[in-house]
Amino acid sequence: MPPAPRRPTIDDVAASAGVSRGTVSRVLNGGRYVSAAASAAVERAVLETGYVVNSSARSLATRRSGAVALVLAESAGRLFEDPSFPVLLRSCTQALAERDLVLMLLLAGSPSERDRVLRFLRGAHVDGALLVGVRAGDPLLEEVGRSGLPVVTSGHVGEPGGGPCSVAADDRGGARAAVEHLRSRGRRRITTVAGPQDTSGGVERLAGFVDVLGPRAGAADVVAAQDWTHAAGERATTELLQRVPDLDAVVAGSDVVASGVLAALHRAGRAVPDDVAVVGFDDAPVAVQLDPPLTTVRQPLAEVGRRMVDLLAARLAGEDPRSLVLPTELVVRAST
Amino acid sequence: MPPAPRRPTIDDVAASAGVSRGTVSRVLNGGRYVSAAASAAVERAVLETGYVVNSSARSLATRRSGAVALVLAESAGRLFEDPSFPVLLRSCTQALAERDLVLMLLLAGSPSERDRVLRFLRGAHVDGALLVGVRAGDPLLEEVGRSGLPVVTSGHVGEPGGGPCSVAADDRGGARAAVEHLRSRGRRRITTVAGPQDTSGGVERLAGFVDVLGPRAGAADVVAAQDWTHAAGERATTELLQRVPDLDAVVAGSDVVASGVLAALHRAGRAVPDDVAVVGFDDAPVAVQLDPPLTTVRQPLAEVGRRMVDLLAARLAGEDPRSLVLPTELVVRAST
DNA sequence: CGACGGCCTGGGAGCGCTCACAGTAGCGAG
DNA sequence: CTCGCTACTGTGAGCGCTCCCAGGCCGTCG
Repeated sequence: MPPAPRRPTIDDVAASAGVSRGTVSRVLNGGRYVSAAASAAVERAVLETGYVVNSSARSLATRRSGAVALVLAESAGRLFEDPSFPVLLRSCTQALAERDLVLMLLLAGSPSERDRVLRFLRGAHVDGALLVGVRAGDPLLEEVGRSGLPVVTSGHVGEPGGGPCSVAADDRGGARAAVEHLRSRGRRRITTVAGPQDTSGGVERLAGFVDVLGPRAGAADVVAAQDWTHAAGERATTELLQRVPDLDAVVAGSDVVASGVLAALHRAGRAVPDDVAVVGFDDAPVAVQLDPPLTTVRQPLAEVGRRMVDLLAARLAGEDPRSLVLPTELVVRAST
Repeated sequence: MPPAPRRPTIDDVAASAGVSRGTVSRVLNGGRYVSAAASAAVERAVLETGYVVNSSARSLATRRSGAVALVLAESAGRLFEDPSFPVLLRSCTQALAERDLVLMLLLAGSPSERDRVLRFLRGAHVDGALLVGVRAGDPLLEEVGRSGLPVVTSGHVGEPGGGPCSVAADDRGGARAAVEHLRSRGRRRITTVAGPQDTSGGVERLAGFVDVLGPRAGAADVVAAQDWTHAAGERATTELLQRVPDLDAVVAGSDVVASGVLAALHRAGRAVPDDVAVVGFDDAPVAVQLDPPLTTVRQPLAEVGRRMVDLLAARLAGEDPRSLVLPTELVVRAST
């Protein structure tokens, strides 16, 4: 192997361009106070030498890394099975790329992972953090906050006004819309297979359900799925059917849960939507593929990601933006 | 705001522990040649000052970043819709974390994204790269290679032996097993809705199909889906049914495609498996949720991710490991 | 004609760390 | 008693960049 051709440094470029290090740096960083001649010479030298700035050196000098952490607080399994997650991940990554930031993915499910993440965040690896899957009151929230890093979370955390900066979809309002839609369709015995109650989405959507039907609904008509999965939805529905044999509508905690609801209803010989109407949540790809295609509450997931990045960028710029709640939208299909 | 309490540096720790910078550094890095007393004093001082090493400074000095890029070469949409992707992403992230490496996610779908990625890889941000979704002959492959960075790819790229280090599942063998299974079940008119032919998986799986049925199969019995989606599978199946009305088996390019195949067959009034047997590919979560539950070829996706990291770690350690092909496994369910 | 201010440039001083090297102490062997 | 060896410690010299300041050059104004 040849003796590892040393990567060109800024001094090599300076020498090749016949200017000083300082001038090269100025050109590289949007150069104010640089003559056209010097600028051109540097551009040429950069091309000629194949120079690329060394990010570590730059970070050390500027105390900026150009990277942002995406911290996944929920247990890894749960988040990675959720069809929403890829959408969020993608929109965050793209929005960051547009700002010339890069995304570092960190898992913070287990306690040991959380320790690692915390240490990592304190190590000046990243300029800020995006938190996904934290629940209100999660100690991670405070611990990350104590690192002094700008943070933006997704979902509903803390009371409005206080707490960290966050972006959420209007889960509660969406659930209300779903129930009202079912009522307007003449449904009388409306039930719900809610999402897991240790997630902010699960709680908020159930709250919207109760908003419309009153707390009395909590008694028999509510079953919470253990997970955001098909299997959990199916299991919960079976239980629900035993408790409320005369139900004529089910609000599912998510589309994936709804797919389990449909399966259980099918097995129980109930026709959808003739005997039972079903509403999902998310408008995941699976919604249109189900039989019948699913009425659902669309979440603007891509926009959540984009806005999270917007807010984080604002915080990096020293501003103090307000948390956001984005509207959801009922999409009516054949299941209601 | 208080005057930003300067983060403690290694010198602060040294002063607090009453030793020199060098000794602190030695303790921090697994310290050979450090007395127990000094070691203890440093540990204490680290705790007391709340010191965390500054990664930029360390990277600058060591020329190691502790980060690895995960480059997504396929157009972002395609990859993010694929249920396999989260599994791969998760296993890579976890495996990297176990080695104290962190994952940076980079999108390289569009040409401009590719440029950004290449510049990034040359900028000493990362110690190595994992490439996902590249096709054989993709120029990105060579360009990344030219950056001099250790690289491991997923899927089949280049000829065995040559080319970059890669980890792939035995797509071709799996497809052969699927066809032979259908034959052993007495199916006579076996067709395929292959995956998109501009992906390595799509090509390999079709090749396995042809291996068993002979090149003659290429004529009428093969339709390639435009994408790895439900909709594309449905469309392709409709076309296939027109061309081969008497088909009695379909090998789908993936489970998601198979879900489209099932939908189209259902709509055409064909019973599964009585009239037509269907085999999927991947053993994605959706496979068991379909009606009927899908016979499929399981891909050891989590292991692919883990092995990719293993190989990359080996390359980082200066070794030159061989590419890997992991076995696939037929999972028989009710659709055949 | 000198003072002044706007452009532009060069170079020193860090950023916080690791690494190589020089140097000290302690101890057994010769 | 000296030598040499091992165990440990401190220090200087970077790693490659940005920031800041001093200074040169020019044109303009009093």
